[in-house]
Amino acid sequence: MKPGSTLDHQKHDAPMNIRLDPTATPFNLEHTLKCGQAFRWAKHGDWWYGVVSGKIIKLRQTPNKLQFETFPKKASINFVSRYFRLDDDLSHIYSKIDKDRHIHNAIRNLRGLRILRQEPWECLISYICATYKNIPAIRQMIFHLSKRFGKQMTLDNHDFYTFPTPKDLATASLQELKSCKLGFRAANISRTSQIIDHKKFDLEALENASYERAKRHLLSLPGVGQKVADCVLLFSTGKLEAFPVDVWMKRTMLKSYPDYFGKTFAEKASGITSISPSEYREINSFGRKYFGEYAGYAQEYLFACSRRRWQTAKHR
DNA sequence: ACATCCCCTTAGCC
DNA sequence: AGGCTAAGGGGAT
Repeated sequence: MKPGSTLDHQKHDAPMNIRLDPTATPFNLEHTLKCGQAFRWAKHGDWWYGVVSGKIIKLRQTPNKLQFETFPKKASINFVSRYFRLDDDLSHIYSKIDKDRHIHNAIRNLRGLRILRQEPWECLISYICATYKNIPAIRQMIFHLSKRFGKQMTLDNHDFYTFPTPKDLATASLQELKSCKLGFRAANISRTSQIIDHKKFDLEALENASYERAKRHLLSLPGVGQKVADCVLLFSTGKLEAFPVDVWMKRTMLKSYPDYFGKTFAEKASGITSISPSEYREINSFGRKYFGEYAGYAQEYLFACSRRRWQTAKHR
């Protein structure tokens, strides 16, 4: 086929398909994008829209395929497949983490939810923003940052913005950052961006480092503590054993697994609004030991399930 | 309407 | 070591 021919052009504009066999490749786009791991996806009509690697991705799922288009540049099936971790053997992962009725129930409700492979840089900044914020507010901050510092693109009458580069945020003034409603996080975003921009920290190297080494390294960045480090490791560098613990997870874990924690520790499961460093260590190491090498998947299913219960309870 | 609490926490202080 | 506290501002009640 000659480049530039009519057929070639049509092929370029046609949506691409990834075949999904529900038994061999369980996948649920809705669960994956709504569970709270990524903050920049929105549904317009039947389609989900997001920006990854400077491209708008538009996609929807039918019973046995994932249909997508990307703009302005065409992306490969491999690119989408990698982002959604379609190579993860979910059935195998389920068999490894399905240890009791709590996680069993979460898997039953959220079958097909996949951990994403987000870009480390965007994921890092997103979770520094996430410190002590609720999910709608996090989405707001990231939207403001992208609108202020990213490049605008338009598709189907919706505006999108690329995520700012390390240089964009490293050279922004504190005032400009604060105008994105970052609050006290602005200083951490600024310092961390400068470290990344000046090549004092190699985010790409995390992928090939062990969980422990990668985590220790991440903890050296301003605004990155235990929780943020575990989220970056799980959601962007493929460390599936990472087990982030936030207030939701603390409540969920103490409620579902009280026998594994000290009595006084477990008694005050409700009304929890904070986590001490020792509590983080205790819940995190329990989760990692109990669920094993795919503890991160267990975490995300329990997290999403408990949030979903709360969401539905709220509306009655 | 309006106050108050909460939020996928971190870092600095003691 | 580990407990206490402050830190935007929007969402939820």
